[in-house]
Amino acid sequence: MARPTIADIAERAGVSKGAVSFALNGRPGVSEETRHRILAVADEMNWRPHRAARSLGNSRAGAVGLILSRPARTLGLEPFFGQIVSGLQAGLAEDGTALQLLVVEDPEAEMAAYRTWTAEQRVDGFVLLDPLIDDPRFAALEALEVPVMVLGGPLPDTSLSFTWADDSEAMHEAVDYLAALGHRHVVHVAGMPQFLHTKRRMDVLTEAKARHELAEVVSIPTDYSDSEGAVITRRILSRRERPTAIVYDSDVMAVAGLGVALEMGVRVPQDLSILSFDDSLLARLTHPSLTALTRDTQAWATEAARGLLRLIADPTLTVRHQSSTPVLVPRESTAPPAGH
Amino acid sequence: MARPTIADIAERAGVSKGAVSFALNGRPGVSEETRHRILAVADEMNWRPHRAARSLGNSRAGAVGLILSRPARTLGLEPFFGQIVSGLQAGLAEDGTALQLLVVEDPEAEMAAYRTWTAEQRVDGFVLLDPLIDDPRFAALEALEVPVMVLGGPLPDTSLSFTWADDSEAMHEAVDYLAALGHRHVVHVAGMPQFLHTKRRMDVLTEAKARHELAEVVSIPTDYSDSEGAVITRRILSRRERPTAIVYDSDVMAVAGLGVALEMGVRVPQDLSILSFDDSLLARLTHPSLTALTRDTQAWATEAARGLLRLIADPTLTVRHQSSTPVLVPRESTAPPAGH
DNA sequence: AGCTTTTGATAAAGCGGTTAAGTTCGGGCC
DNA sequence: GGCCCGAACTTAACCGCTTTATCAAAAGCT
Repeated sequence: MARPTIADIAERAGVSKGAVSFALNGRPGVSEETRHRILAVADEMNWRPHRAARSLGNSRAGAVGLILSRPARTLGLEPFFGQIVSGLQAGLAEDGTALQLLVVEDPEAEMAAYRTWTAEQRVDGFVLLDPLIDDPRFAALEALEVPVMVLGGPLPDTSLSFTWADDSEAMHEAVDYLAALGHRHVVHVAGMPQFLHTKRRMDVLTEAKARHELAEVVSIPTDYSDSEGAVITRRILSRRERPTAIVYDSDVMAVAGLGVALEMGVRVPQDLSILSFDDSLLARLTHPSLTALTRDTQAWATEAARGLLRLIADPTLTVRHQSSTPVLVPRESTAPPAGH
Repeated sequence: MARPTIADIAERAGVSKGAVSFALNGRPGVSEETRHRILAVADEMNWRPHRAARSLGNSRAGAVGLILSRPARTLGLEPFFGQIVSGLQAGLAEDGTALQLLVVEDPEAEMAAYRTWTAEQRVDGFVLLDPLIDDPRFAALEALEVPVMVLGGPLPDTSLSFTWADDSEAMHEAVDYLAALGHRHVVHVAGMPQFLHTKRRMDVLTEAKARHELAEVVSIPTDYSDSEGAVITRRILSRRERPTAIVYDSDVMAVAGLGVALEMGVRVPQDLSILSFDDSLLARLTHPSLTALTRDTQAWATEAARGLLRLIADPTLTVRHQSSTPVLVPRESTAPPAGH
């Protein structure tokens, strides 16, 4: 037989479709005995619910969407995405919910996709990455009245749910560490300034300057690419007054920066300390290996996925979850500055 | 109004539901004039088809599945996955088809997922990665009679479709290049031996030995991890007779190997040439940068996605597509051996 | 004019489930 | 014994869209 349906089961078990549905979904309305009989028949016929049919009935798509507007190429470059995706996936799988992925070229297409997927009931909710300052997506998604979980935050001015890690705290940790080593000239090669977490990190740095009586503290925004990381590093190291430490907002940039330092004969960590705000295999494979702020990105995403599922089950909820703060892992790329 | 349905449109346009369906799907049965009127109304009401309802009717899920059985962590490590995913996604998007992703822990779970998703009509087809020698998945998927596109091949003993790149040819290119530089002792740090492409590469090496009168040629299988790459490299470089060149099956291993070489004071490329069979940002960021066999993984995946869509449209088809052969990109990690 | 086609549209039957609204029936209670 | 109630099922409507069968009217043909 081609796919058995509940009608087939009903016939074989000598009951009605309704009874079968009750039995299969574990709801009252059938005796334990009948339930067992039905389940046995269903199992024997190797029955599986038809997703579309089920969705039509209870208006649950059984999937959530992740829409990224980044040049597609960067997906392969940033280890971050892979971890997020597999983490989300792990959380959703607990519920049998699927993850639908879409990569688009620009923010307009991203917004359009939110609208389309919602209208088509293709997904039950969305995961949002990289919240921006005054993010236009928030209002749009609130208007769509669809469950959304933002990875990042905290987001004071929105009703959307989010799970966040304390970037400020992590940045403090990084700066405190460098200051304790004796560094007074620190440059921060930041990410894109419109990102909420970038801004947060930059703010901490400014504040830290006063606190630690640092001589120099600059944040330089970039597009996160390895090439900009390299260019900026070259520029920084070409100045008369070199900083003694550089903090990079991503490990890709940190590795690129390390390359530039080597190329220019700047010894790491003797002449220059390098600290990456992102940890991944990359940071461990280089020589010297990179001191980094590490966190369990995957677990974070899994937590977010669970939150989203709760949200879908009860849309009146607002989930605000703080995950663990990134932790500094000292490796070979940091040391006291020369002459300290 | 909540979601408009075709019934709403029908009412507003003063026609029947059937007419609306015909008009919206561009099929005969309505006059051009009525069609336009209906389309205008649909547009005005901002109508979108309900995916589940449509799927129920025509039994198309509008999604394809990608199921990976790898420890979830590696997803974040291997740039390969990100590129595959975004490439597939790009190809599928042309058709409005979604990509559903599942990461499972073991091959059994993978097989189970194929069965479940097929039974649930959750997807219209699958993309398969990393074909194995005597891959048990092939028979299972053939039995399920579901469209499948394998990324890799060629696969002589199956009716499944595939798109492949000529790994043998690429390996030839690599070995020829090293031989031309004067290398006679070459070690191949391979991937998992059960992978079809690993075997193919190993075979080429054996054959090349005779052709180029190489003194030594060994393939050492690994699990693709950076740690095994490092361990194996350390072992190789500790031997009395060191090879003058190592070919790594992945850039992650190559970078790890490079690290070991540096740590042991083996200069690259003066004392040791390193060649990676995989190219990515990683290979370019290291110092020295890695000579690698490069290919457009993303385009490959996009091509595969298109093939799968054709296959779904016409299941009698078998698509066998060869994509471009990886090309050798010389960088800083290869040179003639010392004393040549 | 009388007949067959073609065209443009409708009504209704699914697709495979869920679920609100009955229907039976056995048992407890007065 | 009559009445009421809850448990166990059944019926049938419904979710939103597709598709087939049907039909009336217009068009084409001899």
